[in-house]
Amino acid sequence: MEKYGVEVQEKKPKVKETGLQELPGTHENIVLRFAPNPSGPLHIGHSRAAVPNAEYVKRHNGKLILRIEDTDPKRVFEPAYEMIPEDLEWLGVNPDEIIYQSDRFEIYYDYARQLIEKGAAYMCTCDGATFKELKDNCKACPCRDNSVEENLELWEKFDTMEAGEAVLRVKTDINHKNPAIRDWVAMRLVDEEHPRLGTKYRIYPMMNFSVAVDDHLMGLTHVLRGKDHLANTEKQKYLYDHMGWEVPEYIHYGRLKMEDIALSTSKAKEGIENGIYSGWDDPRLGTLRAIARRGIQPKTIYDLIIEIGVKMADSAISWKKIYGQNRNFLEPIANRYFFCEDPQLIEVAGYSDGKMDIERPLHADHEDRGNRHLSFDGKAYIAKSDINNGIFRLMDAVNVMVDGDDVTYHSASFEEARELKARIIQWVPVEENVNVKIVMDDASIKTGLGESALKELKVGDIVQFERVGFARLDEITDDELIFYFAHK
RNA sequence: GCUCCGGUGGUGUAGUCCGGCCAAUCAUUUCGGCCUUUCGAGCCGAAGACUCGGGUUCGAAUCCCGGCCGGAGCACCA
Repeated sequence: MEKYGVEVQEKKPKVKETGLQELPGTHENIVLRFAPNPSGPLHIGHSRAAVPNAEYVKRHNGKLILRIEDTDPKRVFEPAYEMIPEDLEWLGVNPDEIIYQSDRFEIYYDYARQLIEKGAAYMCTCDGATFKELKDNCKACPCRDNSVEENLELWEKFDTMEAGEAVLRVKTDINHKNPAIRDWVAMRLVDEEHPRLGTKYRIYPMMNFSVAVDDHLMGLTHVLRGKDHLANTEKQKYLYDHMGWEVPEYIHYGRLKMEDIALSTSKAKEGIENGIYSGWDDPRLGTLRAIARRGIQPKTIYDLIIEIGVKMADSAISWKKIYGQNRNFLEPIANRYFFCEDPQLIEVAGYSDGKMDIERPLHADHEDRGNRHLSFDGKAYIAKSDINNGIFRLMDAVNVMVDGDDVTYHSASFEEARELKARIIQWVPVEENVNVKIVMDDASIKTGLGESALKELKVGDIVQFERVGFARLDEITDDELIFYFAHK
């Protein structure tokens, strides 16, 4: 086209690395945050919030703040302070800074006072039901007309009141069409011991207040949050207006539904206390630590969340998708071994070739990893479910004919097995083997024998038991290896 | 009930802003085939979707209106 002197106009660039949409607003010096409530370890649902924040920060070289929102002592589970950073590290999310809202009460008090002085907030001594009745009918409560002086006076006395006697409200629009937005609560009294603060404070900020103050003070350029916060965003904007602050970009994403596991943190906690679950990493739970224990790779989760992106539509994650993606990561790293569930001893009648020494590669595509050694001398263990009438090949050893309880020698060569379309099954030597347990994803346990080469594994290694599936070595005891099952 | 938000194959996405290059992308899934050795891995191939009805337009997944379906919020929780 150039020779005609025509400028070829490129279509709008369609370079998109992943499903993550480009961040609106500035890309310079962005500051994002992940702000969990420390009520337990991180759940797969938390990754929906943590991962996009981390990814944007990575792409734009910004700053990521981990802000622990522990302003409701009833909902703080103390070990979560430790667990959350651990879980994030596993996920590959590395905050630049950790902030605890419980360290910042004096700051919140300061801004609360400023709001009162501006006439933008008032002390409300109505009881909840009365206020709701008025609010639902677009009526201001009498306290709304208190003078600044009166409010200040009440604010000073706040600490001496009974819990429930008064709250601090932020003025919005009493005629707002959504009743939820009208004059929301900023501060309330709480008589509950806080794990980090003890009983030092009684005046507690509400989430909407502390979040808005912190987002501003920490210089957040963008706030990513679930669409369940849509109304909260609107509430918080009133606070920004009162204070004359610049509003960050808000991005709301849809709900993440997880197939099968609908377990909330509180349900999980209850189950653990009742002994239904073995702990926060019980394979039935959707916590990141449970997923990790099963050998699901952090990158599987990370990539999946990026793919889902930050759009408003809800999405449902299926285990099939997770397993399928994870298999792609595990396949090259997992070495192959034989495992026989519910092992049955078979003696091959008519076998007379003496002891066979067999070598099999640890991974067919990676010969450099070396071989495992198995020996066969006419006896072996095979999985109970593999005992069916017909001709079978004990993988890499011999072909046998099974008829009821009788197992007889048929032939030796693989070619013959192929010709006969004999099914190839795994087996374990009688002399050399190891007890293996596999904890399945429903917490049931498969018990059996594995080949002795498994003894060289370390905790954390992920293997594939041929025709069984991928599993992660979780524990080595005196007489057995305990694996956690990942997937087929 | 009120307020708000969504709806592309079984699932997750791309495309929607700025209508034509979309008989719609990629992944997973399912099915089939292949493989001197996993009938459950791997490799190859195939299948499968624009919620519905109107409207605007030469032309609609894309814009407008309505229906249907789904979700969220309506706390002195976060």
